[in-house]
Amino acid sequence: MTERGFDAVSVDDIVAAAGVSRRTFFNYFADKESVVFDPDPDDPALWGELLGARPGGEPLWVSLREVVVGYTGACAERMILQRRVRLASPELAGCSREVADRFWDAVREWAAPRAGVDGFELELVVGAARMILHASCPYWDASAGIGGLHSLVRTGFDTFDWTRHESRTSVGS
Amino acid sequence: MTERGFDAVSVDDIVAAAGVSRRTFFNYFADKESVVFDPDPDDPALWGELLGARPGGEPLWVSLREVVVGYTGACAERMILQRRVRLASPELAGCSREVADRFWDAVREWAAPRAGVDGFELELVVGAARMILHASCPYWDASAGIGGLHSLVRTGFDTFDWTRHESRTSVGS
DNA sequence: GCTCAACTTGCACTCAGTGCAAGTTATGCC
DNA sequence: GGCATAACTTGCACTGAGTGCAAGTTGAGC
Repeated sequence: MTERGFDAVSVDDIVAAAGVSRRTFFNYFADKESVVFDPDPDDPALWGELLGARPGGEPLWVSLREVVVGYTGACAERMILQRRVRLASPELAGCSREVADRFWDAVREWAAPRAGVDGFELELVVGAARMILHASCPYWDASAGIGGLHSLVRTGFDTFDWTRHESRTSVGS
Repeated sequence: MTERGFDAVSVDDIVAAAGVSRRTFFNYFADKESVVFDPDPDDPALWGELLGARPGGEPLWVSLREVVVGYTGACAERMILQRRVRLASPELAGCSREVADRFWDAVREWAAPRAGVDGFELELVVGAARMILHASCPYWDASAGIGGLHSLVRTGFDTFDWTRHESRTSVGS
């Protein structure tokens, strides 16, 4: 797929290479996209770990930054593969959205009771974090390793610096 | 589609209702999604107008806010239709992404020479504006008109208030 | 009435994806 | 070993999206 493009590789090609039947393929993957973009089954556990590791008093914005860094660090290999496929087939741009949605749902769920922000404001903060990761990806030179992505993400978080808002919106202390 | 869901309406249904052949349908629409999500052919002109109307010295963040408000105001009818289809068929969540991409490309292109920010920072600011609109939509009660969306968008822009950054990054004055 | 271009259509085809029923394999129990 | 059962695999037939091609239709201009 990285060589020929996503469309030029049919499901028949895949099952022939894998030595299984067409039907078996669809027992395991909902569609062709899933081969590349399906989540690791123990992703949710990883997210839980990352979120659970944040210390109690940490500002939300810092937690979000560290969770994004940790997330990309742990999924680096898959991200690079997906990046290669997407580079060859730009029409797949929106493809891992669903997985990402689930990740950010988990983040929102975790953040809501901690941050004391209402629905829409929470949507905005978490949305900003997501946007920073999203904006960083095209500027990341993947061949130089995941560190480059991390520093872009940190720059992004510094640029918006939600922490200032937190002091006026947090309810805890 | 808003009643039965997107998948339950086949292209055959559409062409039967429209009184044209299947083949003719595909001469005008690249795929079934296009029926609902294709851009208006004179959208780019509208964008150009909105962007061109911004006064010279206006802070970028304010311009972006007003452009988003103007954009949603002009496309209210289509947005409401798309919202209804999406509500019935959530799997289409990422569907108008391509059109939106073109809009935000235009915004970036317009903003770059004005704002004096580099690629990544521009990506972040414009990405933030886009995220604010995106975050506002699910909280918008469409039945109450477009005004509700506008006030959510304004709240979003106030929440991040990029203007403060502008003073330290702008090159013009 | 003729010509040419634009548009429409039917047909045959490829590929994705699904439901069903039958076949195969593995497991555990007597 | 023999057997019941569940899990997995497969083939088959089908629907629906989307495309290439070649033929037919329409309409405007001369």
